[in-house]
Amino acid sequence: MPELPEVETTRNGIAPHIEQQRIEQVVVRDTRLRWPVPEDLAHLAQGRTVLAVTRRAKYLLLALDNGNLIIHLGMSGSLRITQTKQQPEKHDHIDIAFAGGKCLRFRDPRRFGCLLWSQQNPLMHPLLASLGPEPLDDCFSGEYLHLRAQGRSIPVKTFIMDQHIVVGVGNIYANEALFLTGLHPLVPAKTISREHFGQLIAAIKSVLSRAIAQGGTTLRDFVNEAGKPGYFQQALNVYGRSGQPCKRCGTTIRSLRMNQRASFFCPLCQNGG
DNA sequence: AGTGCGGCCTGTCCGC
DNA sequence: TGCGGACAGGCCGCAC
Repeated sequence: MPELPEVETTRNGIAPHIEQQRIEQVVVRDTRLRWPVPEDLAHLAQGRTVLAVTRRAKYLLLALDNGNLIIHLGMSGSLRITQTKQQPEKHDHIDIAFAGGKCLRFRDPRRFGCLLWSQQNPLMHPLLASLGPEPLDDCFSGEYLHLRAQGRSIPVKTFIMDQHIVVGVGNIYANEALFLTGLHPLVPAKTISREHFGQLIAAIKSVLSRAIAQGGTTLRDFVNEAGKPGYFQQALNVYGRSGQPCKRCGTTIRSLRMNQRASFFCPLCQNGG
């Protein structure tokens, strides 16, 4: 399930293959993603050149010389660099074929992802315009989180997964960051001190950076541009480890459900706020 | 305005 | 061996 490290891994992988390359053909086999793929996508993109591949939150942004593609990988999406002549497989919904035979191939079995066109600055697109700061930016600080948490009674885990507060922190890394900080996931956001938020910020930056360095986390779906999995799952302390001993103190890791999502924590290491 | 939840999807796993 | 149901969850959009 692609979170920020997996999207960044994908960006790092595809950029050198497609930047400054000319799009020869676009093939859309299934338009039924989270939002319909634009009907005129081929007309818009064919013959154009990819100028740059950037990332904002979990969105990949392909700047063409006449507009922008906005891509979200959803839950099960992946982008791979293949040869155009290579036979597409089930769930390979979109091909962007380049001069020279390389192809950017979008696969998404569950179709929670999207591919949209933005004529103007994609950062102004309604989906992106009101997003919170990037977690690895310097402006994302304990002071900022503390300010935003004033009057918020929601659990801290829900708080840091809110894309309007900070982007890119999904379920896996929220669980891991809270473990590293010693915060129970249900602690109300407004009760956490600025100092404790400072530690939480450091944990978020640390876990995201290390996950990027490891090529992301692969639980079932995620593969990089070459079809290879990430390795950070080996470093997970709590996610998916319900019933297993805490790597720090040996206490049995427990889980609970909040907002229809699994939360994992060590009852001893994460004893409150 | 803040909060919580339904819905979108398919593959995998589990119990019968 | 087949089948139904639970589960996985990012995130919009809606209801309260």
